[in-house]
Amino acid sequence: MSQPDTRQRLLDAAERLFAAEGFHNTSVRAVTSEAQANLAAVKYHFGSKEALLEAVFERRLVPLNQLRRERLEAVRAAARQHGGRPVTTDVLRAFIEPTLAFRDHGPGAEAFVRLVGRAIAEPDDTIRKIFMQLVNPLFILLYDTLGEALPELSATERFWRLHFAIGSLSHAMCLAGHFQILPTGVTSLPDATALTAMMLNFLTAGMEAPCA
Amino acid sequence: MSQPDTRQRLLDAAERLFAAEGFHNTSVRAVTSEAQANLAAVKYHFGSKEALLEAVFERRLVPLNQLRRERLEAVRAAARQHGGRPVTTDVLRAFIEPTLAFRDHGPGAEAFVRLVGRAIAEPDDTIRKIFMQLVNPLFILLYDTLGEALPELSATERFWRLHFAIGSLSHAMCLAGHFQILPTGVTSLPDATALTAMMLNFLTAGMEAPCA
DNA sequence: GTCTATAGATTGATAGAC
DNA sequence: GTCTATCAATCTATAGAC
Repeated sequence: MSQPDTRQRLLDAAERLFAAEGFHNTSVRAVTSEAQANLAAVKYHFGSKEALLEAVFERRLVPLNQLRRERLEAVRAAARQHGGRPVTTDVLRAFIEPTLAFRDHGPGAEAFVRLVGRAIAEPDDTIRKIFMQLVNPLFILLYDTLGEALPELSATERFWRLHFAIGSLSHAMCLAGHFQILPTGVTSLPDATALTAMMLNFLTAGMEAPCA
Repeated sequence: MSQPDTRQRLLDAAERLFAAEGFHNTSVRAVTSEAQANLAAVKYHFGSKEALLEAVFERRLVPLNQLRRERLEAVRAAARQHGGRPVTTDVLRAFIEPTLAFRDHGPGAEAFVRLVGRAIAEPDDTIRKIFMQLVNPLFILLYDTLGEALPELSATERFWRLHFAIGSLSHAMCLAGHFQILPTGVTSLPDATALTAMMLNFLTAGMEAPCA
């Protein structure tokens, strides 16, 4: 029974399990078992458990990063064309909207969003390097574009405000659809559009706050 | 050589290693080795590896939580006394200032701050339960107090804005003194006071932003 | 309280048949 | 490409001497 796409099934299973249980807490056996593949399949298709993680990140992060890059560049280009600065909220939206909307890209994408949210806080250096190498260029582009939108902000302020924003985003990504208790009055979980709107509202005000 | 405080040394070593490498990526052997204690010491003093983690959290979180609770209650009491509402930035400061200042409470405290920042994004349910059970009551108090400061905010908005703020805080806690590259112009890492000021500035503006 | 020794299970990796 | 079988290392937990 030559399965057409063992590789895909391994990626799907790894994505789900790494997000739900953590990388070090997930065994290769658990992944191959969930993927209904043989234990040796990970070695054959990827080479090692770490290389599997890298492939999990790459599969979704490469297209997502390209989209975010295009949108950031579009905001820059539009600003240059009318001879002004980019608007802060447009810069943030260019980055955040595709990120949060990503969980609607198929069933595994939601797990991936959570996986990424957690990778940012990952203690293990090896794992964080695999991840950071994929997202760092985009963070730098975002940092630079924010500098064009907010030139009066010092580099230090801009740097930390960007990290505050990344923290909010990654925390929301971890939480997505993953709640234990909601306080009374909080009726339902917002969809990606509503969450994006709330977040942009919040972060734009923080970014544009006057310095102390 | 009857060491006076093997228990303390185990807590210190575990705190450092769990923060630096992650819980599942740290073996009991690594902890006892760093603490210069015997492998069986963890079993004797704590019972299990998980119970050790719980003790690591408790040792610092119980006094820190008491401090944060007192400060939040003081802000509430002061507002009631002059018959007005609490001021948003005071509420946030009551929670954030002791949290960020905590890394100056001795040498291991910095590792602990990072450990807590990461526990919030922890995938493993068992670990997160150990942690959440210690901090959830405080989150609820913060949520309620923010409601007194910002009564015009819907429960849903307040809930998510609080999570945005917690995300910023936990991300900054992970990063504390832990940087790979700084962009040009960002000269030095801020101390706890300066970081607190920047964060309060950012989060207060976000919290008080008008709704869309 | 500290130690040695080890049980008992699980891990990632891989050789080699098919 | 898929499978079985297994290696070598590691893990947590624990019994029992001192």
